[in-house]
Amino acid sequence: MSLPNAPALFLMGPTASGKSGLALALAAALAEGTTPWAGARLISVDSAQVYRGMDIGTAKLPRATLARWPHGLIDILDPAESYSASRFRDDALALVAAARAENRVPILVGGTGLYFRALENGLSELPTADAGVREQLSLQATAQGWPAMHAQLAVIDPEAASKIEPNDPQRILRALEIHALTGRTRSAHWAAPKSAGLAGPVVKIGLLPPERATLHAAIGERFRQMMEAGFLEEVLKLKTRADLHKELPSIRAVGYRQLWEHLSGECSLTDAVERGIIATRQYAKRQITWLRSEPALQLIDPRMSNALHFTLEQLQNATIVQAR
RNA sequence: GGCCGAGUAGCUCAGUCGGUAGAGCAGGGGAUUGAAAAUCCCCGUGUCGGCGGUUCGAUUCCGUCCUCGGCCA
Repeated sequence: MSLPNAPALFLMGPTASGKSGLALALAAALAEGTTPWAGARLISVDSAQVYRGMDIGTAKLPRATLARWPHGLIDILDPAESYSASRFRDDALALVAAARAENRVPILVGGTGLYFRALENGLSELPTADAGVREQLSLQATAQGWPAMHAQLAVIDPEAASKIEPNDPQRILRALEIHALTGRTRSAHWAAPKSAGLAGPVVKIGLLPPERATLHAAIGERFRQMMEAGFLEEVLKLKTRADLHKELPSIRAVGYRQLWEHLSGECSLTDAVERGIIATRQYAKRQITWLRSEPALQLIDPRMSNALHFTLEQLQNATIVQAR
């Protein structure tokens, strides 16, 4: 007789909303032994914190804190490499299973909406990105323009073309890539069954400051703190590497992109900081859009004093429901 | 104090040969299937600096005042 699966906890919210603090408090509370579980396992759901050497700008927890409270899926890649939603799903499923095998609560904390969705619902069976194909398609796009590429897609896969804007390079490229690699259309792949998502109970908590102005103030404040903590030096260190460039997913991250441009002489530092803050606000807005469309999400105010107990209660409830 | 220039959306500015105005950025909403901190879509009423005058009608022309630049004293 095995124990019932520990519920997986999704801790979602925009950047600078206080997710990390709540995650640590929960891990500490679960470690006390007063719950049915033997503690927690923290798993990061963050497309930028996967990169080593990108610490300040991605708002990673301090090294000492991470040593005391290890997080899965932080510092697993070099910035020259690329992660993906698919790899995240695989990695996270394995970590959740490992946590449950120890009767620990997997706490998935982060702000990457697509990763949460890929984990929960699975993904279609699609080919992995292919640098050669992408380069060829990009060259063609440079010569002909994206609307022409979109027209080409409309011939191959009219259904996908109708759902993708003629001006959306990334999705047009991907749809053409899928066809080039498999001979089958994106639509055909999408119509086939998806890979499995996360099984077992899930509790979803969303942290959202009720006033946008509060979030904007926190974002500006935190960006300035990052600058004081040596963010520019961190980017400079990346920039001295010959194998890194501004097209990489890592370097395109919020803040890194803007400081990289400053270091390339494209704008003043003051401008770069200002635009970095703006980019962070816009990123947070997109994250909030994900939150709003998330089913079964319990939204809480980050300033709520009993957020910790509320969340623990939700975990207990999920377990009781499962036991029935 | 004199002369010149500028005052129009949160910001930078365009424009109206007199019929009450529109871009970029910011901001808001949305989409999101191996790059997702990415990529894209939609959203523009504001005493056109104040007060007078001319006019059927003034943000536009005229007068005057205010504010901010610059030059000259």
